[in-house]
Amino acid sequence: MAATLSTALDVYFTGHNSDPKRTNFFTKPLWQNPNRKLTIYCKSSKSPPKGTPNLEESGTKNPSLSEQLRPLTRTTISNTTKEESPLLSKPKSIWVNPTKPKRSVLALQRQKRSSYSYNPRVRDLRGFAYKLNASGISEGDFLAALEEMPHPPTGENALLILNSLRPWPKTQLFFNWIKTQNLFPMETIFYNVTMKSLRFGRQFQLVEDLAHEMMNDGIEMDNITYSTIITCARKCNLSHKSVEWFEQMYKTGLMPDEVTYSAILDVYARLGKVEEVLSLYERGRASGWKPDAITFCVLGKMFGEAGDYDGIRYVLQEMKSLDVQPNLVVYNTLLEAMGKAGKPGFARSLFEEMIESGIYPNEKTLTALVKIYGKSRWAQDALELWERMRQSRWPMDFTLYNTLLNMCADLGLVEEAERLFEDMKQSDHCRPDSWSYTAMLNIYGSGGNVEKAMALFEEMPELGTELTVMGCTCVIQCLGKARKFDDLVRVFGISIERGVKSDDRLCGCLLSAVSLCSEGRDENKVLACLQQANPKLVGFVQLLLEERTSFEDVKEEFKGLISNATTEARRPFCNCLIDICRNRNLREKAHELLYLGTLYGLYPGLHNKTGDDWCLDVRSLSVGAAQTALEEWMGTLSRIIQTEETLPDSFSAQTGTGTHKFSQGLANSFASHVKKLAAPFRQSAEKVGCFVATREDLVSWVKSRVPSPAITA
DNA sequence: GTAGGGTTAG
Repeated sequence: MAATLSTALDVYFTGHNSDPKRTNFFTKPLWQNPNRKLTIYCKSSKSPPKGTPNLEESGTKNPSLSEQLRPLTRTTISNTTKEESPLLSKPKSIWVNPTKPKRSVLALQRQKRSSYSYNPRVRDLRGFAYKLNASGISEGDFLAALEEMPHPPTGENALLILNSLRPWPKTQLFFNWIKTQNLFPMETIFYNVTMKSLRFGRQFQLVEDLAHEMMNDGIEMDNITYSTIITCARKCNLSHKSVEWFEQMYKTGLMPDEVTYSAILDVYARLGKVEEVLSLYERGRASGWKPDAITFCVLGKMFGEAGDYDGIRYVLQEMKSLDVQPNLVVYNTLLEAMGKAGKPGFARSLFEEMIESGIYPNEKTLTALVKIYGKSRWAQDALELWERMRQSRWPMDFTLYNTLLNMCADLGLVEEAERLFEDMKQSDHCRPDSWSYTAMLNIYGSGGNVEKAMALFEEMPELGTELTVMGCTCVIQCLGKARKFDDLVRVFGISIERGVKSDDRLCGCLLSAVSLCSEGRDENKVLACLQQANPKLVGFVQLLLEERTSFEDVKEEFKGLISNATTEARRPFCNCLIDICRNRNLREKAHELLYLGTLYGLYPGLHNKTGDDWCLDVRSLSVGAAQTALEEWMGTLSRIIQTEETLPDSFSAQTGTGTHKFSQGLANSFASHVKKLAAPFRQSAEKVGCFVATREDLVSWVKSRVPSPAITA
């Protein structure tokens, strides 16, 4: 197969420029580009059925879309940055050169389904299919039962049965049986129905086998066939296959209709290929296509995943200008997207707009909104919404209940969560499940309520609720902070017995517990747990604690350790390791680790310099790491002061405000460390969570204490 | 699940 659409577009959009930023085809639509030369798209004059690939000719007479677009790869398009919002400055999509009509990329008429007259045998046949669906029936019994079909297996009757069979192995058996009976020609619809059933079972290989069979037997593949293949591949995480078959369709001379087209847009959207999606979208629009709500869902979801607020606004604007009314699914998708783009206020207005337009929210709508308010710490809005949900008797399901519990965890609403959890226990349909227990363990764990967390931990197996690794992590963290190391070891052992597979986050919590242990028995017990979960991490701790370990050894091992850890776990690992060193008075090693962490990008934005202010931002650091960073900073500053380089007017250190109810209070420990060093930082009156010092105070402090081992470390 | 496309939980 020729270059795929994605490779062609990759070249096109990146061109000679390696900058992957968004190109500005919105400000200058492709079809207004004078350099544009699209290969004339031509249908094969010969007559294999439309849609059936002719393997010898494919790629020559009917160019794929990527081949049509290939000349564009030579076009230079300037880049714009995201901040310029090219989406919003997009002019109307008007074809300006009528002498060279633009080649269409999709058929404007949706494929018509064949209409069938009412089959009076429908009840009998369905009933027969349901019997075949009964579980436990063997292949032999199944085939034997087919002899007792209540009506003769005409095409119409067979189709009705085929449509009612599930799961896929039965559909497949029946499909193969009708083929061997040879009673009527196998039309496209039989393949389409069978493929759909296979798709439910995520059997892409079987779907593809059927597609090849159609090609070999000269059976027409239509838009329904292709869209089923494309979505099946996508659902099986085989997006390259989706793209291949989409390309294949163009080569056979079959134009995608809007369903197939939006299916492929979804494939690209899920691959995060925003530029390709927008190019296809614009090409479709230029062909006279009026996208429907489903297409806008695809676009909205894509922009949400990218956290692209401008993109979401673009979708809303396009719907408005095309007079497409958003439906419930569109609203749900856009709400979710607004959350991902970090726009709780816009999500709130969109929700109100939806209600005003007369659309009732469903569970998914409310789940999206509750999640947004929780994550944004919008307690008042969250509680008001919750009250409104109760009063309006809006629908609830498991996900919504559990999202409400997670919202309570985010906002520190312990009593509300307990009430809700009790409601769930009393309910008929939404008894607390593994997610609910995990949420409650999170609430008790992060709130330091050891007794209640342990009670739930004990209760779970009695009710047959599965313990998740996250639930286990919450309990371990809670016990570590409470310094109940014997219980911690017991909980770890039980969790592993209960089938919890430890991950990097759990290891991070164990490592954090190690940092809280005093040297000796407790430490050894916790390290023994960690040894089971991640022996390399234990090896590294031991290396650190050995006196004679050189910086080079630490550096080498640290690199291996960090590159094996998941991205989210890397900084916590480094923070805990620094804490462990500081607790053992291995201050130099703590500084080495902070240096290495910075070197490997674990602390981006730690230092921020503007002309009149130098700022140390320790908000993502542990207590020990923050102290180390402060010392390091003071050391650097004293060297700068001694060499009499230019300094700003003020210095500041950000510890954060600790808005979260359960946060550790980094500010307090930072304040006491500043005091210990007698450094001239004061809590800022205007900015909470910010410590400030003037240049004069800092310079005189540095001069008064030089030389000091602490600041030259 | 009515031959094909879109939305909820660390």
